[in-house]
Amino acid sequence: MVRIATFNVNSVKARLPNLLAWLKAEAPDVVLLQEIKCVDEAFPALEIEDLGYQVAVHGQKTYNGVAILSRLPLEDITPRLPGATGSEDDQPDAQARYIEALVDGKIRVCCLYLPNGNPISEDRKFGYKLRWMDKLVDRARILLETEPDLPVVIAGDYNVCPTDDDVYDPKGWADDALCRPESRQRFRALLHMGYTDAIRAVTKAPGVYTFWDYQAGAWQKDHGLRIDHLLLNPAAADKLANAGVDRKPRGEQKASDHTPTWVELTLD
DNA sequence: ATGGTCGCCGAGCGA
Repeated sequence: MVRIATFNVNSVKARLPNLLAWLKAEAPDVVLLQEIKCVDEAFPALEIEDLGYQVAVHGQKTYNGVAILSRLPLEDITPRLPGATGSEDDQPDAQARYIEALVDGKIRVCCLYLPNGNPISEDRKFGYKLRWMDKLVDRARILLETEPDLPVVIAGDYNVCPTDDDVYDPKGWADDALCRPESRQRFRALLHMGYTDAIRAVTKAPGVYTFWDYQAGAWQKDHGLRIDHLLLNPAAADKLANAGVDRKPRGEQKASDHTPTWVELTLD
């Protein structure tokens, strides 16, 4: 059994005590982190390695930044979205939002932090998000075509609520970039080409959330959104044993505004 | 309630 979790930590330095406590308590085999908000050199690798994890980081100053933690060997590490360009600031790979790696030679994991996209009136925000999603769809298709028998997990903070069941107030959020049809259409493109939304494969219940804003008592009122997702290619979906959201970290002191989401695959 | 709350870093942006 291999357990893979995704967790937007909203600064790995500010969240280090919470992250270390959660790693000790849950000991997932692989953890995909988003919004580490630091350069590679500032990533607290020693503390995490002490818990038995190997670390692959794609950092950036102040904003964004992603990382993969693994108790199993990592190889084939690619700290960018393959196929995307990044020389200009408006190009999909200009920001540190993607890293992928092969775990123990048997699972490819892709860790992403998709652009938020608000406000939808600004092309440098919403247009950037949609172009970034187009590049992700391209990459997802290439992975299906080139290694269909290798389990692949594409997970992270998608900044997309796939349906109104994933939003506490669908009418209030209808014109937000997280809920717009253009964002949802691109998310569905991933499902239509053969990827499985792991949470939706184990429950059809509405109101499963992974993010609660810091403002206005959103956590206390359960005013949440489901925007952190684990998508499985058919080879991985065949091995799906369970999936869920771990709400406990969101209730701790100094919590991130996101909480971990996980999947278990029956692989040796 | 024309704000609210965090984290970046030391003003205002991003979420």
